[in-house]
Amino acid sequence: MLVELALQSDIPIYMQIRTQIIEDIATGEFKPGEALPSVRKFAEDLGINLHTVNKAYTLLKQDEFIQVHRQKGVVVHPDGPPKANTTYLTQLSTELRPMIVEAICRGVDEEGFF
Amino acid sequence: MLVELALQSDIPIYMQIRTQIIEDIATGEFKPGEALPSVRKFAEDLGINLHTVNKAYTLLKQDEFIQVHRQKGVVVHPDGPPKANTTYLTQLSTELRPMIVEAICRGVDEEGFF
Amino acid sequence: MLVELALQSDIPIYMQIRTQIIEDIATGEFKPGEALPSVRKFAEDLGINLHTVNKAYTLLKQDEFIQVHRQKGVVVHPDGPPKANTTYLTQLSTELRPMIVEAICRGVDEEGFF
Amino acid sequence: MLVELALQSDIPIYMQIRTQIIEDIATGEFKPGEALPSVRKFAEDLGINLHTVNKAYTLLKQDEFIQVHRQKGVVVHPDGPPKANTTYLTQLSTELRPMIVEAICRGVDEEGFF
DNA sequence: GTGGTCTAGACCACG
DNA sequence: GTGGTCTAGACCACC
Repeated sequence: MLVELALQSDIPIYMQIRTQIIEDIATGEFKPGEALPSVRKFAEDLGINLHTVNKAYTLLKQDEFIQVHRQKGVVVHPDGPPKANTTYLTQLSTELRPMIVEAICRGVDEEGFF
Repeated sequence: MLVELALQSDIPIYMQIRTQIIEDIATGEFKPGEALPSVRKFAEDLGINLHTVNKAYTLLKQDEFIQVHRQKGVVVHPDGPPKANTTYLTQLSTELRPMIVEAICRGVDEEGFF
Repeated sequence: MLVELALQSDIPIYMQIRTQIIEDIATGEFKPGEALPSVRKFAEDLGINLHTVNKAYTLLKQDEFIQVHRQKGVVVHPDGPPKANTTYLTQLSTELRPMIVEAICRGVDEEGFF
Repeated sequence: MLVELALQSDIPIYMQIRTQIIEDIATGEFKPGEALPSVRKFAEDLGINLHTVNKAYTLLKQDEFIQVHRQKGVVVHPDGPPKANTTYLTQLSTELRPMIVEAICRGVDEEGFF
């Protein structure tokens, strides 16, 4: 289980959790159908509040990265991660654009991005 | 002068201003040394609070995109936009990484980004 | 016997069972007087907890869709499904109303409902 | 302002709020662009917790019934209520079906629905 | 003053 | 024991 929090970051904790779980799914660390910790256990492990974990799980559930079984707990979505749709691509583009513009403006070349 | 605000956006207004001025500098809309509106006038034009413009200018000054002279007002930095340094690159990478990871995870191919 | 469960659904399993048995009665799949599986066997067939089936049967019995005989087991009510009474109609209306309102609000026309 | 809560209902309070605001929008009680009470004031008026109102607003925002301006507060979406899409219609159908089936089974005729 | 976030603690439905 | 919901109280960013 690989989730590390930067409590002092300005990025909300629930968003950090969401991001890292997506990353773990992307890298295959978490397989489709695999169980995730319960909100209570996860919160305890991370030393944070139950509701914060719950919020991250709720977001992941909305985007169909995970499934929440009310009694059995939380699992990585068995169908794998959701595919990009128009809404997502539009939003991604909107978020990415200012960062790309500033980077180009500051002279970051294409290799610098990766 | 090309700055359009989305008041209902989740992105803070001062950040939108900062972003769009950087974009105007990047596209050559604003040339090095060119004067920008005073805080007061800019705020009035946009119909927003003076402090909000001030905050955007402060950020741009910190990053050396602009210079603020007590008498002459605000000008685009005559040396052109600042070059990327390690701090900036680290931060950019930190912000970009989760977005890239999610995009790949959702099956966005490299052409999709641009 | 036609009952399929969506374990990951937000709808409680006992409610899914209740709903599908009512549907089977409505379509004539289950005839009045016909025997239903015992709680124990049904639970085993579905791979779920015995108490869950029991709860569904209890609800169906309360609404007089089925009869539970200590010896003979569970049968579809010989008089056929219960008629709507005021209590039921009131509750139905209460549940239906917000869904209808939202649907109309979103521009669903009458044909869209069926 | 017309929102009445049934605290003893099994329908979550935040859902009741969501439903009634949609109804007020549908009936024209709330016009597009009109301001809604702040989460704090609304919670106080209703005698409930701030977070419960916030949850209702979050849902309405997700479905684009309302817009949330971080500083200026909450307004009815100026473009009017969102149109039904495939996802919504599928979900509506799934929720409606068991209720319709039971109603027909109980002999409710078409006039009885309205 | 506004909404956003986090914490803490409680009760409930479900299985 | 699980997630869902509600309450209470706090701090922060924004304007």
